[in-house]
Amino acid sequence: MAEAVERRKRYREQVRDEIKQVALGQIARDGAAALTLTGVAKEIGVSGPALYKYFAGRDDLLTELIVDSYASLADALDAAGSASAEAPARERLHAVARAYRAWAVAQPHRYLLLAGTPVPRYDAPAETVDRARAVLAPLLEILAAGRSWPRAEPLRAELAEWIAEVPAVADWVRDALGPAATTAPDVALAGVVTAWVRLHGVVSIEAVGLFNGMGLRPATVLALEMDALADAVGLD
Amino acid sequence: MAEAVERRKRYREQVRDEIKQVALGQIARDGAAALTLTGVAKEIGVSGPALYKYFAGRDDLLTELIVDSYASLADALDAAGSASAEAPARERLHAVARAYRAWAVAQPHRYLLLAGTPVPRYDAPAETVDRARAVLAPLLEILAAGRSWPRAEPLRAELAEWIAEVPAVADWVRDALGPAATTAPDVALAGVVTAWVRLHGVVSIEAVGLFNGMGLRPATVLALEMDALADAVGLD
DNA sequence: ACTGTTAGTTAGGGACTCTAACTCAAGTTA
DNA sequence: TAACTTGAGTTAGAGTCCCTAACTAACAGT
Repeated sequence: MAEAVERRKRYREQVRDEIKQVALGQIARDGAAALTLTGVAKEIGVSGPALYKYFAGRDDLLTELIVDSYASLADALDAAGSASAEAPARERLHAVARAYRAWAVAQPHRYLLLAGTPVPRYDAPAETVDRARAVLAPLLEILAAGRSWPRAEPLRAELAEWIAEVPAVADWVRDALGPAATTAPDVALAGVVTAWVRLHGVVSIEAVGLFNGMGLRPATVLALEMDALADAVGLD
Repeated sequence: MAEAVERRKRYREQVRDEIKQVALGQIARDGAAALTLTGVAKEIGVSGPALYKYFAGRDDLLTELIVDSYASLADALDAAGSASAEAPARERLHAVARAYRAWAVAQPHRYLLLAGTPVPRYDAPAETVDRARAVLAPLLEILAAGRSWPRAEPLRAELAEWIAEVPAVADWVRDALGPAATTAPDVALAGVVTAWVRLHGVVSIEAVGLFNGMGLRPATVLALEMDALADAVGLD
């Protein structure tokens, strides 16, 4: 009785996973814009309309792929942050940066799904914004060990205002920093924004292949960028 | 005789321009992956196959759009560099950075055509690599006024090797720096790479819309990043 | 045996892209 | 003036593709 229903559910989940996996493969080959349920069905070896029992449509599938990817990236950074919990802040920053890059380089199309050219005719649901924010939480904790520096003053001021005006952000920062916050939220946030911009700068260039044929290792550039940031905010 | 041929040539060029303009509009709406000659023809109000007299195919059109865009961006940066030729190096760096961002923000789809997710099933011809390099020439001249700094040492070393191994790069650097080169090419190049990575970091995030809903002005972040770089390399 | 649910199929409408072959106008040359 | 050439543009057609609608098969439970 209930066992049969359970088995069905399991099978359903299994098929959904297969669909998502094949879809990712197609995205890697043909780009996210070309994703269609029928196309996935053909590759799976089943007739087109069958998949509409599993996903309402292309947008539905795409949304789930994006949400999954955010979760996966967040996990990777979280793991790096936790594993280095006892290390000096500078080393932790490097660890998280390496994890960010490693995740992106291992599956560039997935990274570009999150941070690349937006898919035309597709409106990401609002929940993805929160997911994106959650990814950066480990950085927030690490950069809370830093201080502000003169050049960052304008950015810090803007972020202070943002925190003051948007309660959701204030909550998020407070949670991520923990109760015994030694650094002001706006200062930590300024560091996070800078780190994120630099991470994305290096990683996205590598992901789209623009470093190809330039005699440099992206990891070198990334390490340099993170060290420069650590110097600026005074991480040990 | 020759006049008629001239008139035809002019008309042809005019039509090609119209095609390119409409194509850019479609790219902005539907993404580069969805670009087709037939689609452009429909919008122009002419029957599909007509356009095949002007472009061999979609890839041909796309290549020309990309080459044009590189040239346009290069012009913009060049102009900013020239206009500030007498200013201190730090101010020149800011000027070029502002020009870079302004160009990209005014037409994000065009920026993403150059530096966004690559178009699937499209192989950019080799010449685009040189075009891309040319864009950064103004930065090279400006950052030649800087020195190396300890954190950049690994990157500098890698670039020195690259310069030594690839004559084309060496030539390019020498040309851009001018004959009276006070700074070593590898040092200047390390600064350029860093500047480029940061420029792209800020600008691409803005172009894909990831800054939306974050209480900060991209220009503030960009200025901070450039100032931090100027500090590191010791620009006045 | 009967009912309800779920997975899957076939059929069909609608749209699109590009190749091939043809028309038409204009200019050139004999 | 008549024939030839060149280039722009059109229509016709083959090949794809996606998704909706309606139907069939299998299965579990009453």
